[in-house]
Amino acid sequence: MAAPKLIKPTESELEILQILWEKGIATVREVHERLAKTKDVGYTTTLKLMQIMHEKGIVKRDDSMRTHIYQAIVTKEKTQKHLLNKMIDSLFGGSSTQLVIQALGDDSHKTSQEEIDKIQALLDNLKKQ
Amino acid sequence: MAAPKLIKPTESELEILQILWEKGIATVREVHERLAKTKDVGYTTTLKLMQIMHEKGIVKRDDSMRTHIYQAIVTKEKTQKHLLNKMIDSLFGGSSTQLVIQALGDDSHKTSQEEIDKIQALLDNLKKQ
DNA sequence: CTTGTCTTACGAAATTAATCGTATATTCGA
DNA sequence: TCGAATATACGATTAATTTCGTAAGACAAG
Repeated sequence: MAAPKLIKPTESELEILQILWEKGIATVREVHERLAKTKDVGYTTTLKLMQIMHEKGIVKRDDSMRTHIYQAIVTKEKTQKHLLNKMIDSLFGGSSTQLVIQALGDDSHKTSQEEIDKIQALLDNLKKQ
Repeated sequence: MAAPKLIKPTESELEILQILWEKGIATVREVHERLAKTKDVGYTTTLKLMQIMHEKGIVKRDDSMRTHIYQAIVTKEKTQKHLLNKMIDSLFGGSSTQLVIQALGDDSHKTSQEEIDKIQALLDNLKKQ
């Protein structure tokens, strides 16, 4: 049952959430097929994880049919924000700017021209306050 | 001994690394005193963790004296970059821009005027390439 | 109906992380 | 010198996470 207050998905749970966020709804089988592409894991492992996530209130499910249908309860945005904040506090001394600088200066995820424009627009907006 | 290849500090190890990064070098006692300010934990727990970090090659130590002196091997920047990349890939679909937007738009870590300027300067620089 | 396949449920093993008690050694001050 | 305080080492326990084997029920094809 569900008290989705504190969002602290484990690493494996996060992998499953990814898939659920993308698909919207999915069966265990579908999630597992996807996971199995990049990971060597058994079906019942995926099943168990999703059952645990259900107990924790991270996902909900429609079990009116034999094959249950799962859906994320926590939103991608909330989870991103939550984990980002944790990282800012624990690794960047509370300074989101430091994090931004690291992220922008990173070679392995290069930033395109239009993305830069997008961020600049956002900054201009922040400035106007 | 030490192969500091894959940096994946646990949560507790990260707390200790914070302190080591700040202090440069420190004894177990010093690290523990600091930890104990915000956390209820026993001395030997801190000791054990730092010993494990030593085995893993995350920290080095001078044990020529009775009281060993510890120092981080992995740098703060490398660790930040590594964990940031992991987060970008696992949570932001590989888009550092998405992460930046989330970080800047976050209320709990507000961005000051001069910080905005700093980021804008950085962006201008990126643009020139 | 019977058999093979797919489903969930359940429990427990395996793994990793975190905690601390106790033993032993060293140091320092009374 | 002797005892208290402090240090490391080590092992054991607990807790959280991940893994999977097995059972039992549903379903579909023959």
